[in-house]
Amino acid sequence: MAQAVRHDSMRAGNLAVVLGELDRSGPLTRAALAETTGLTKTTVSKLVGDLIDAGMAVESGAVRDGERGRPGVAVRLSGHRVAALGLEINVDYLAACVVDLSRTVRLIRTQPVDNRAASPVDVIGRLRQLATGMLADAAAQGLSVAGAIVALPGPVDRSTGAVHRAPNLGWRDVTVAETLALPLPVLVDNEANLAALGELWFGSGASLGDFLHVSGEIGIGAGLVVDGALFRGAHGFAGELGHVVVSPDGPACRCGGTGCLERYAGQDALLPPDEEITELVARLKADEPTAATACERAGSALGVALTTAVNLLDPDTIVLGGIFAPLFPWVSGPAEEAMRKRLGQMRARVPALVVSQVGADAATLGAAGQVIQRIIADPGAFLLTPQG
Amino acid sequence: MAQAVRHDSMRAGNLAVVLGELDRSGPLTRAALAETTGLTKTTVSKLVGDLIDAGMAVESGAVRDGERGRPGVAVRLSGHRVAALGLEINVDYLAACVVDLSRTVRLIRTQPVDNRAASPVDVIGRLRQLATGMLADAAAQGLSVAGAIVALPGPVDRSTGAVHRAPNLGWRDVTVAETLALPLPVLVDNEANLAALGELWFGSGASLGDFLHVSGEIGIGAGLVVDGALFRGAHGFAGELGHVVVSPDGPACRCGGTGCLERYAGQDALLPPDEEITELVARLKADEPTAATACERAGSALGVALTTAVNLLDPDTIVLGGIFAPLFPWVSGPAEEAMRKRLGQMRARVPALVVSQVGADAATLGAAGQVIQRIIADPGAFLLTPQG
DNA sequence: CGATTTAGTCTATGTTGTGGACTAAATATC
DNA sequence: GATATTTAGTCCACAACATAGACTAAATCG
Repeated sequence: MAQAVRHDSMRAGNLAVVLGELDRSGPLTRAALAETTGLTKTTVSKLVGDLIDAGMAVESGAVRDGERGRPGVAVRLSGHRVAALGLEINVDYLAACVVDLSRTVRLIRTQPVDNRAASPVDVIGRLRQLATGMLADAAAQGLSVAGAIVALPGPVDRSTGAVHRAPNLGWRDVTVAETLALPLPVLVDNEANLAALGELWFGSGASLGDFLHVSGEIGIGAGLVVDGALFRGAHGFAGELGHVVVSPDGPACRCGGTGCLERYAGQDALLPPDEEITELVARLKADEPTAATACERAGSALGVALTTAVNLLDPDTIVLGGIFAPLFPWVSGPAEEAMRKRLGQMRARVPALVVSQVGADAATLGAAGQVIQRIIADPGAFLLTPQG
Repeated sequence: MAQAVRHDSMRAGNLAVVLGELDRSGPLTRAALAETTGLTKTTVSKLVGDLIDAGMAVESGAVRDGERGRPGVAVRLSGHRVAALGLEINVDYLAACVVDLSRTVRLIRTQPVDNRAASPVDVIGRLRQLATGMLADAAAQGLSVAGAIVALPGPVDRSTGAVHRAPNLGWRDVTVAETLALPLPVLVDNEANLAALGELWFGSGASLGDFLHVSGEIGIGAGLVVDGALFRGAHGFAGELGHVVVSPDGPACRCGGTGCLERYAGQDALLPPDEEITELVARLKADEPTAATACERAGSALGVALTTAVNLLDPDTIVLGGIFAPLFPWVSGPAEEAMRKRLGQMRARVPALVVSQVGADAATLGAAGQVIQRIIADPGAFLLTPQG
């Protein structure tokens, strides 16, 4: 629902419009900003002045675009002061990154740990250590970190910062945000969702328009980005691609159903126990026939599930990430064929399958990027942030 | 993307907030409006005054809620001046309705015609006649009709008002809005989408929260309502439930795929050629076994498709409309069982299946309701509407 | 019947954006 | 090379809107 506009929120809103425009359309002169936003030059000048004072924008040289008239001064988003912390807890590693306002990755660190063997409190304590170190390093670079988001492998309650159930970690009802107790605002979100946003901001996302990001891990999740924002459904559980029914009479799945995509294309279906993805890729490169048929089976099951996803979600492009990124050359063909056969007649264009550009850090980067997104969407709230 | 707020759009925005609040939360005093919107009493009084002058709101008696203090004057949305026209072109009928700002149905008329036998121009001409009559009757009631939306059975281009392909009508690239040439703004939209909105505003929708509305006809479409708005996907083709893959090796479908839901639960799969729905219902009520097994088969296929839809779209409730409404007692059991079996372990709550409250007029009413929605979302644009 | 409480209006005020005049700095034209 | 033209950006008087608090109105409570 729309909020009432008051005098101060009008100003905050316009700051956000200007900053958002700078974010989307790169360096712009004040005059160009005035034209695209519909505000007057006077107003834009005042707003830009405030953003520069807040360290969120800088002037960066004159613009001489060949036309006549006084050249404008380019203004662009600046990352020199404001930054965000992205964190991730996963089955076998912890990760953290610091990203500045211009979405430049300033710091990124991954720490392999077996989190299944440790208690939630120990894992979160270790993450606190990692985060605290990052915050100190960020402060040394003159960055003020405005907030953090933690990526978790399971459905989360974003309002309380708790994860209700993370089967792969063996966690139940862990209040992650509270336990982490960092000296800045901390939110949590689902890993698959954040990976989609990571692709949006740090991969090929910007050029993709609306896309569905498939993150294949032990489970298979998906995140739909429409209009630069995540589609979450009514309870935030949308995009559970792994349990889309591929064949109603297929093998039983741990979810209680039968014939779910996960049973055909999840990590456990593709890899023999204790084999790593890299080993499978090696076998595929060596043209080993059993590996190839396994991928083909997974690919065509994925194609069936994606056909259904396209019918229901209508994405423009489909990005394959997680384990499907290294397997892309072997999986995408059968998947694309299934989709073309089933969708070709109904749609003018079958969504293209592309490979993720981000890799394992997608969720961590997406977490930091989401904080940045919130700052850009409401810079007024951060204008007075103490300079860390 | 957020728009810049200027002085006039601030006012327009606040008018919309007040009117929207009146729409959602029934009659309210100015004081209550001030509290919920966060605006001051002064501002609310001025805005309410403008709305009353525009004929969009009225005072309706004192509110004496037992507490002490001066009683407030209830203000509520008024339908006495502003209204909208909903139109529908379907395979075997035309329909039109006039709905006023308070979403009261003022006029509704259905005209059975075989539109497959006629040319698009003839069909649209006939619709123009129907619409013109409705507009005259509305004017006689003192209503000013602000705009119209036409519901069409196929994917539409909402920006041009054209329908690209309506297979059930045999239409290709018909510029409906332009050809209709009514003396007011005309938009077009997809029938399944509008039916979902019809359920939202004229059925049980208001109490449902987020829901997926399934409209079973010859094809099977679905519309997802999240947060009071339709989810449309990247190109506006989201919700094609009919071509969700139920069984990858199933019978061939006219879409080119195999095992689509439509082949198990579409009208052609449920009814012998030339049988009407009412006849099938009669046979079901007479406990005819072949009819019962047909519905059971359709129901469990629907359950599989809905399981997938729940995994991807995460609705709160599922509303069965179209032919599934009269068949609800025979279809919902098997569908619900399939969903419970497949979703029960993963989700705290399996979405409830409920029957549509609107019936055949859902899309027509949804079309008019959508116009009303646009007026409420931006009353400023309609304040100067000539009083028809 | 007076005190209290709540609704709504009125008036002076403050914040914000506006519009046009103005200065600055480039290219185009002669 | 001087002048006209064009565009960028700032300045200033002004207008639009919401605000805060005083004020009036109309009820209940004691």
